[in-house]
Amino acid sequence: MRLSKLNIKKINLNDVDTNYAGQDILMKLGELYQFESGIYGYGNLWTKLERVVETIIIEELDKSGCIQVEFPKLQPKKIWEQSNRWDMYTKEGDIMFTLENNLGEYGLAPTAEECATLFGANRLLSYKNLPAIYYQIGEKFRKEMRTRGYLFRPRTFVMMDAYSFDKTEEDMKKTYNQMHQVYLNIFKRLNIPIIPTISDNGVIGGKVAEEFQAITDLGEDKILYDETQNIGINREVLEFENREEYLSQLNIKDINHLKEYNTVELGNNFQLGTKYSESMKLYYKDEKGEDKPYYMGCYGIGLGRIIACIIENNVMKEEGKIKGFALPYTIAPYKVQIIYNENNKEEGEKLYNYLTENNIKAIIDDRENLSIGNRINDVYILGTPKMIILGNQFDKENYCIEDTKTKEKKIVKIDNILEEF
RNA sequence: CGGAAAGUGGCUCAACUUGGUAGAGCACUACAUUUGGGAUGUAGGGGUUGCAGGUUCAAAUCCUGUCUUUCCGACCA
Repeated sequence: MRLSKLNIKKINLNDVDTNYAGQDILMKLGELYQFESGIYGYGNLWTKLERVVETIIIEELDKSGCIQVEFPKLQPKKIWEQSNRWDMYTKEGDIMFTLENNLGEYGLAPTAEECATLFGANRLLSYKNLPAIYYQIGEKFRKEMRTRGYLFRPRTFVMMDAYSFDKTEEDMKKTYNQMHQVYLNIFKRLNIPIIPTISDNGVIGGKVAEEFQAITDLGEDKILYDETQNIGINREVLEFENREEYLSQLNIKDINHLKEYNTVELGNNFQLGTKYSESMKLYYKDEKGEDKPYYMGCYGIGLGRIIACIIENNVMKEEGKIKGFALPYTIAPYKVQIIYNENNKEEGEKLYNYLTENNIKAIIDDRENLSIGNRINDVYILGTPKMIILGNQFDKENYCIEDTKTKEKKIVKIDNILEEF
């Protein structure tokens, strides 16, 4: 990518919002744009990062046998009436954006249980078709009463949502546990420290559900973490009357030695049981040819929150002042930024072409009339994990690759440069 | 939805208390010098102060209404 084409704005780091520095830098660059409270446009960096995150999620889901599909964002009122959720989402809860025209009434997808159940039941006619898991990645719309923290709680956001279909409650639990493991794999690859947290009602009857809480200073929740079992407890649970019962079922005896973390919820899984199958009257045929309801589960991951979390968790400061951020190498959409001075322009272009031809995603700073120092500092603004500077110290032979975060430098010859990426 | 704060060039803010033709830094444009960790000089462009109404000879400033944004809380598949 050519920096001359990106047209980022010059920014003053002293003006940056210290609470959400990473996202505010992107706002000031013009790489994030707020249309109104909770509604954003995404620039190249965010979009490319989203593709990276998406790819990791898709790979892990596909590996475990999930099937990628896509449901409409514009959902007819009648399917929400079929599950008796229209009033719940438009009146009692007021969660769904709705629109009405001469064709009828619609809701903008806040989630997709209705779509998934209809879609699944249309083809999962027999017990022989089960289990099955469908997932999609796309924009969701919710009338959040209060937006917060830029892309941490907006009104439109990108989410992965998966829906599983099983024959029995036992099978549903197996699928649920399988997805638990898939989620752990995903967050591991994303380099995000995650705490699986059983929801308050998860253990004591009711809906079984768990949250995947990422450790971050900006978190909305406070989680006590039991490392030996790898489970978390939401602080708010401790206020409840049945806390002892809850803790004993989680096999936690002493909460005093558990470490507390600020976290933000990135994923949320639920055992739905037969709720949607029954309410929408959609069934499969069992071995005896009788109608049986599907045991379903649903699983969500917020991509926007993941990206916000990655960016904010990697903000860099120097002497208390915000310097920018540096993305982890494995998830950075652009791996290296090439900087040159006038004398080395040709060498810079050659290097850029060489890396690009070998499928290494690079940024070349081909803007005019900027000092080397300016260009180096812009590496921090864009979060590129490595940089190669072709300045006065460049001898046309030894390329110095610098790690943006650690500032470690490594000298390599052009013949060996591909091995560094 | 309850509570609080803020709206003034692209950004961050000043002027408001005590009404008198809107100012700074950064950014932007041009030229020159600079070019290894956010340079310098000179010249220049850009705002009728969120919107509407009222008071007044005169409103960014006082009054009323309204819209928007942010923060705290409640809510949160």
